Amino acid sequence: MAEIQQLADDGPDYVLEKQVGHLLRRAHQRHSAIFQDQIGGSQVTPLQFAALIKLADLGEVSQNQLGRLIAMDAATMQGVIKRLAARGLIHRRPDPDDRRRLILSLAPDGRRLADGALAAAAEITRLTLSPLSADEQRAFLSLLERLAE
Amino acid sequence: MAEIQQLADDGPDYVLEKQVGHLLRRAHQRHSAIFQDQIGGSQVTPLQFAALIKLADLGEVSQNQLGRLIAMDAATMQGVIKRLAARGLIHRRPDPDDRRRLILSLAPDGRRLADGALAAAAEITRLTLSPLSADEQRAFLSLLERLAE
DNA sequence: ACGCGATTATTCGTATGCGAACAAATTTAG
DNA sequence: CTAAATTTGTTCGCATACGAATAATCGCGT
Repeated sequence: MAEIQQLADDGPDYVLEKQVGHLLRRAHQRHSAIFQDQIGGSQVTPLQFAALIKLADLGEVSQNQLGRLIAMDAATMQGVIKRLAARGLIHRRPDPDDRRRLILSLAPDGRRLADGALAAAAEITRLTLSPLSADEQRAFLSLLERLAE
Repeated sequence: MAEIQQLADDGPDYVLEKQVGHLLRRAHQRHSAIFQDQIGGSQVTPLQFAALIKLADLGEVSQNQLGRLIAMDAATMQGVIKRLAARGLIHRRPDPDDRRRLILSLAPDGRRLADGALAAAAEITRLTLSPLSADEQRAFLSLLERLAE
């Protein structure tokens, strides 16, 4: 009896809203929106921010090296670096020891921007994780880290 | 002496690799790569797949309605739908009751493609979550769901 | 020394992703 | 009932993303 009802109107067994891929995309979407809200004014995107922060930490690296460190495709890197250099936030100079490489470094404006954005970073993380309790946040980050290759 | 070393070379207190945003991006990146590996041959992207599956479930919806259901911007929707329609995977017809709306529905080729992709979906999910145990997978999905708005 | 494979950066093409501005149509408020 | 607000779809501009192809260079083995 109940079985017949269920067979007749079961709905799809594949529920998009429960799929990891969809949820990862939405969570990332939500984080980007929060980032935009908090940092948007200073005109820097999440990827550009990552590049600036990493550069501030390392001092000098080649373009591809930096790309690997922030998990960015060489082709994508091209565009990101070009835009940052066009705005005078980073410097590019050829590596004398390896003429294939471009050595990147932070320009003063880039350092200022990175410092400013860094101040907002804690709040961005806080807001992103705010639906979870402190314990849940730790658990989530630990699991997520293992899914991020 | 070791202490002096540590004080002198402390590293940044902001570690990019531990940030939710970065981890979400990398996890999503990894999932996309797995999707590409498993479904790539049938020429459909994660977003296109989501649109097809939702359409298969609902039968007919307007473009913006479908967009809201799969968390896709109206502007982005435009491009996705245009490409699906150009390949003959979906049909578009004006809504007689509301002349602003475009009613979308699955074409036979679209249904075939959706069915094929659906078969691979379980494996994609399995591979994406494979670094975690069954218990961890359940916990992760439950937490992730709450971070996806 | 030389030659061949790997690495680096670039370019092209395609596909999201979204803010902003718009025109047409619909709904709602006064 | 009409003017204002909202909704729908479109277009533009900018910014990821990444596979594939290419040219220049490097490094390693023989």
